[in-house]
Amino acid sequence: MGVKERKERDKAEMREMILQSAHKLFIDRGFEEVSIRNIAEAIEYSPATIYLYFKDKNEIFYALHNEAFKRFNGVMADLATIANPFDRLIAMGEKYIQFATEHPKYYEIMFIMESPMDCEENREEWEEGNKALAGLEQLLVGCQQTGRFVGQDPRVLAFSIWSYMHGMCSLSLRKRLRCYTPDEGKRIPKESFENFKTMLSKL
Amino acid sequence: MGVKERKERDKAEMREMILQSAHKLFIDRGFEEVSIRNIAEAIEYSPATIYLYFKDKNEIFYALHNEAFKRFNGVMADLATIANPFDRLIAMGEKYIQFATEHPKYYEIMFIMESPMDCEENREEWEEGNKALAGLEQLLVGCQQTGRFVGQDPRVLAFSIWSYMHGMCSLSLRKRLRCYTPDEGKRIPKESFENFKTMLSKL
DNA sequence: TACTTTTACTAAACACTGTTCATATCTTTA
DNA sequence: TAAAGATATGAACAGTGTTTAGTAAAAGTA
Repeated sequence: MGVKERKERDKAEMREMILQSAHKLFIDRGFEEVSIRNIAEAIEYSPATIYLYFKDKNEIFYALHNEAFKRFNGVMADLATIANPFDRLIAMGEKYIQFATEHPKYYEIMFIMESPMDCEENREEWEEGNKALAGLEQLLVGCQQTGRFVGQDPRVLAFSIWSYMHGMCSLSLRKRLRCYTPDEGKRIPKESFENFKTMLSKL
Repeated sequence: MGVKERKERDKAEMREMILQSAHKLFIDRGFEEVSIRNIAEAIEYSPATIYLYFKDKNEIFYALHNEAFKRFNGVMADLATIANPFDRLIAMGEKYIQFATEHPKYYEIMFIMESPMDCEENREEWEEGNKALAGLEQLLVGCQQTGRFVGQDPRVLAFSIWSYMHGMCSLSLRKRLRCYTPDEGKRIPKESFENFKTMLSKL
């Protein structure tokens, strides 16, 4: 009796439909600006129905947050073609900035917003987030095998790099670069990143 | 006729009262968790009254955000007693982390939250925020006069340092260090910061 | 003092929000 | 076909930021 199987398929499909609508709305409106009623209206169901598939709003946005990480990891995986580990590291930095600028809403759920992290599922593990970090750490080990970053703890170095990159991106996204003129606001981060790269090459 | 003067004084006092209540509530509840009705109740006035003194909720929290920066700048000013500019820079870094950890709600309105920056007043200038950054830039110029950071643009270096420090603090505050075990979550940032200091000393 | 104007305040409403629950319908099993 | 189970929803709850129409007190003027 394939009834159970079909029901499960239906349930998964419905979840997918909710997620897709939420995703669409979220991308061009942001988290706080998308209500359960908005999502319900988009899928032509009652708001209460959504609670049959998701525990609460946070759970929906935790799912989207995971989805965003998959895209992020996908973009980073594309750089695997770059053979030299250090070149790949630099390219990753550039891609990171590009991702944050081109997909600000993704970046926000991934690294800035509080909500998705308050989700039950996530108390222990941070699936896709871990993958991203592990990828960077792995790459740094690769760099060490070519004689770079000798004597450095790759995990610590990964955190340092992540912190710097995230600092730049989040200050920019959260409009904290208004202390600079528009010109400076472009020049200074650019030069800072250039300096960061040469600094890494000397490390 | 001192009537006008007294009225202005009263108006200022009322603003102060609202701000103080909002501040108190905000510190132990956070931004989204404090409602206009909460503030109104605390000062024993109707919610509508608050709108006679502040344009909207954002304006209240922009004022608080400015207040937070004053405290921040105060803490940093205390370090003026350290004569050597480089030692002062290091001490500032330590104080920065301390401030973020001890006053997370302040740190959030200052550097993470979107809301206070969406305020009218703030479109052009970011008064207290600018002061903080200018202080750091000034200090770096001081460092250069003792032979450090030669050939570096102090504004660019200030941004690099700020980015790294903010990255660390905001990732921690926004619970993105769950990918680490509790032990690692303490060890790795600590070691990262140590490395950062020695790196600066070699720059 | 008496009358008018200005100011300070608020009750009530508007249009929302996330979430819950009793009720109803539709599907599967016995 | 009847009972059982899954699925969907209208309506409500308790809140949100904000606006408006109306009131009462204070200030200005005759």
